[in-house]
Amino acid sequence: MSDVNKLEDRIRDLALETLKDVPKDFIFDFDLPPNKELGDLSLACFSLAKTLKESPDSIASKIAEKLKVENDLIEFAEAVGPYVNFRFNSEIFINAILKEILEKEQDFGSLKIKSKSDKYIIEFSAPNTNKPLHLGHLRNTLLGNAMNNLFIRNGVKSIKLNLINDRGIHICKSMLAYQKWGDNKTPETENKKGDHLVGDYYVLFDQKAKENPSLMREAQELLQKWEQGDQDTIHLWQKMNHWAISGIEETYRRLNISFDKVYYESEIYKTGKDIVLKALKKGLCEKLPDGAVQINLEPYGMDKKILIRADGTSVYVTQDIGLAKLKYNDFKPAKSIHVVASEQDYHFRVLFKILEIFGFSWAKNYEHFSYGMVNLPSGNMKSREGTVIEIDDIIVEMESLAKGEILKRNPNVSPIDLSGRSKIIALTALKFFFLKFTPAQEIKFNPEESISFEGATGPYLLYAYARIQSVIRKAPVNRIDPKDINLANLQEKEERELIKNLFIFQKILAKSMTEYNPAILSNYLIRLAQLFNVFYHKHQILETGNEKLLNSRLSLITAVAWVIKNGLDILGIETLNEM
RNA sequence: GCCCCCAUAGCUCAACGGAUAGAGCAUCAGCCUUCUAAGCUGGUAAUAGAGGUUCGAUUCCUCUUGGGGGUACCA
Repeated sequence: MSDVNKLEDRIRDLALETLKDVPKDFIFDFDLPPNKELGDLSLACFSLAKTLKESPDSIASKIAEKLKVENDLIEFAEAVGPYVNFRFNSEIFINAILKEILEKEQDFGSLKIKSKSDKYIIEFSAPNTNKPLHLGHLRNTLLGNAMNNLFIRNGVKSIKLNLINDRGIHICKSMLAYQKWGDNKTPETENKKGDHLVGDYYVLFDQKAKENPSLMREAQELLQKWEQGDQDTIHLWQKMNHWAISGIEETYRRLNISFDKVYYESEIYKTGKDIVLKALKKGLCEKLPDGAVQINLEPYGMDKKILIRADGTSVYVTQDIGLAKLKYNDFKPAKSIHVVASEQDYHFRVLFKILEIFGFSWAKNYEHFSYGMVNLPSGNMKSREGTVIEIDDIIVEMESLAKGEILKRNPNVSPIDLSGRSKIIALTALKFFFLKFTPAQEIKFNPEESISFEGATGPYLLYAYARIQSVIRKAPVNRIDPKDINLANLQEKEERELIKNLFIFQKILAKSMTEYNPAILSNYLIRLAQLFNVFYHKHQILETGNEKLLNSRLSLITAVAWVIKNGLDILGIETLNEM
C-alpha cells in the first residue's frame, strides 16, 4: 500500500464517519478536478447519493464540512454542487508523492511489485513463416507486450507467449513457388533477410496462380506430402522455415521484443484433432456422411462448424482448441488472453463456446483481446498482393528521417550518437504512434502523415525527459535526497499541477491494465510532459537564487522524469539522456 | 440477407452516465543574448440525423444514414 493510496483512504474514512449506512467496501469516485483552481482532488457524490437516497449536493456539503474540521490532512475543502473539491496539506501531499517516487528512483531496477500467485498468459504476435512481419503484427505485438508489462507492474505474473504458424497451405504456397522458380537462391546469395526472401515467393505464387489455377492443387498436394513426412518436402520446409524464422527473430530484436514461451504449430497441430475425436465419442459433435466432423452451434446463435475435414485434416479452430488445452496443461493460467485483431471476433466466440461445450471448466478464463485493424490510405493490407508495409522497411525509413531531424538541430553530433539516437527516436515515434490509439479503434496509417516527431508523439516524451536530464546534469547537487526536500516551496500552480498528475500515476497504470488499454497510459504521459514543458518554460530551476527551492524543483523534475521513464518502459520504449 | 464494430473541430485522436467536450496536426498571430525552440503562448473550429431512458447523454436503448469486418471443410 503506497502513501499515495493512504491519502485517499483517509479521505474515505473521514467521509464514512460522516455518512451512516454506507458499506465499508463502497468505491468512492475520486478524480482530478477539471480546473486547476478547484483543488488537488475531487470526490463525486452521485453514486453515494444513490446508495443513501439523498441528494448528491447535500452529501457533498456534509463531507466538505467534515473535511474542513480535519485540518492536519486537508488544507481546504469545498462542496461545489455534487462535488467535493479539496486541497491536501502541502507537506503531507507532496511527501506522499515525491518521496515515494524519489525513493523508487534510487532503486530503479527493482520496482516490480511483489507478485500474487495468479499467473496470466498473454499470447500475441503470431507470425506466419511465409512472409515478414508487417504493421498489423506490429500493432498486435506492441499491444501484447505493453499489456504484459502492465500486468507485471500491477503485481500480476504474466507470461508472454507466441505461436509461430509454421505449417499449412499458406506455407506450402511459398514452398511450391520456390521449388519451381527459386533457382537455389538463398538469403546469402541475394543478400536479403530470410523472411523477405520467403515472402517474395509467397507473392510470386499468388501472381502465378492467377494465370494457372492448377498451382493451388499442387500446393495442396505438397501439404499432403508434408503431413506424410516426405523427405524432400520436409527438407525444403525446414530450410525455408529456418530462413523465415531467423528473419522474424531479427525483427523482434530490432523491436526489442522477447517471449517467455514459443509454440510451433507444426509441433502441436494434432492435439486439437484428438480432443475433437474424444468429444465425438461423447456425442458432443456429429459425423457427416462424408466423414467430416461437425459441431452444431445453432442453439447458441451461431452457425454449424466443421472441426475435422473429410480427409481427416483439422481446421484453424481445431488447432486453437488444441493449443488452448496445451496452454492449460503447461501453465494453469488464471487468465489467458489472445491478442488478435477484430476480424477474428467471431472465430473466438466459436472457439470459446466449443471449449465450453466440451466441458473444459478453465475455458471461462480465456479471453480474446480484440483490437482494430491497421489500414493504409489505399485500403487493407494484403501480404499476398504485396500491399503491405513491412516492419523492417518502416524502421529503416524512420531511422533515416530521425537522422535528418537530429542533424537539422545538431550538425556536429558524433556519428556514434547520431546512429544510437536515431535508432531510439525512430522506434519511439513508431511504437508510440501505435500505442496512443484506443485498441478498439482502427488505425489509418498514412506513411507521409502518421509518423511525426512533433506534437503528441513519442519523441515529445523523449524530449521532455532529455531536457530534465540536461538540467539535472547541470545542477550543483548530483543527488537528490528525499529527506532534504523543502515541501512548502512548491506553491506555483504549475508545480501543483505536476504534483497532482504524478499523484494519479498508479491509478493510470491500474486503469490501463483493467481496461486493456495502454493508450490511457500513453495519453497520460503526453499530458504530464505538456505540464512539465509549461512549468519549464515559465519557471527557472537552476537560477532561482534559493537553495531550498532549487532542491525542491530538482526533486520535482526528477519525479517527472521517473514517471516518464517508467511509463515508456511499460510501453516498451527506451529513453535518451540527450537528444 | 444475417451478425459484430465504428461515426466528436478541415485532418488524426481524447473524454468511469457528471463540473466550461480536451489534445495534436494544419492554419493565423507571437516567443530563442536566459536550464535543449523536437518547445511555449494566443486565435479560428466539433458530438452524423431522428426519437427514447435519466436529475443529467459524446457515453445507454431504438430506428435512419454512412464506413469497416465477419458470416469457409482459409489461417
